[in-house]
Amino acid sequence: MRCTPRVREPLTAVESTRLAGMFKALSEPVRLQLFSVIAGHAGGEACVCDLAPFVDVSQPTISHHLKILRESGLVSSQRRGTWVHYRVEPEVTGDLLAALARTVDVNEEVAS
Amino acid sequence: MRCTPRVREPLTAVESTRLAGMFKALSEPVRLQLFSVIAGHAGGEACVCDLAPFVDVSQPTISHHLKILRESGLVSSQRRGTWVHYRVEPEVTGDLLAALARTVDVNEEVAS
DNA sequence: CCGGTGGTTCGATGTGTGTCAATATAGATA
DNA sequence: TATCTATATTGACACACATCGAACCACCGG
Repeated sequence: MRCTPRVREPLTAVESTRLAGMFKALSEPVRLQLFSVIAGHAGGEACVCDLAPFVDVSQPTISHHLKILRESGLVSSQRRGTWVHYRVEPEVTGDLLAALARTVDVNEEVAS
Repeated sequence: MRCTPRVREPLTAVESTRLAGMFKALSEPVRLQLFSVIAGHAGGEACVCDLAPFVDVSQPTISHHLKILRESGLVSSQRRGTWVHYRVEPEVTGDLLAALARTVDVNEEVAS
């Protein structure tokens, strides 16, 4: 009962699960904003005290969201003396970007 | 108490909310897979009967996920006779891709 | 070994979400 | 109208999640 021809293999269940995990990390406004603040700092790196002014939630909540970003692999953290620095992981974010582009870019062919 | 210089303006709360809504639509493995199946069909379009074989959930659950994808703006639907066709929205998906690339690509400068 | 500051973890609470069975709607066909 | 197929909606349930205050841990300066 197939209505339209398939042009490209869809994501497998395993791939979908992995990518969806990253999208989920970015699916919360506070978290996405924290991520963009980190990415917007020199070297893609910022300490927690730099993040707090940008979001309107309590400090434990910030820490909670940072943990989720960390567990998604999109950022990593490192303690340097008193402060903890968070840094975007270029390889992982690049993977996500590439996968999304690959999934979507069939439309470019159509648009041409 | 700023530790690192800021290089680019982060997303505003409003932008974050809008983008996070789209990431949320893609943050569920079944939903992401449905999206990739739609995008992988000719013209970025597929009918529901084409999607069902790819995911292992009940028909109401598929319908539920398609509704969420539709409400996110990433896809639209159109009834043609007996079947309902879902189609990716190139402008919206392009926006999402561009926003993610813009947020992340500070790392390219670092990598160079 | 203090006291203070930066961050994290814990516990509790209200809200959101994925899933299915049952039911409903919309179009085709007879 | 009656019926069949394709999809959507509803209702219920279990589980996940965002949030906060309180308690806790790690480092630093006396």
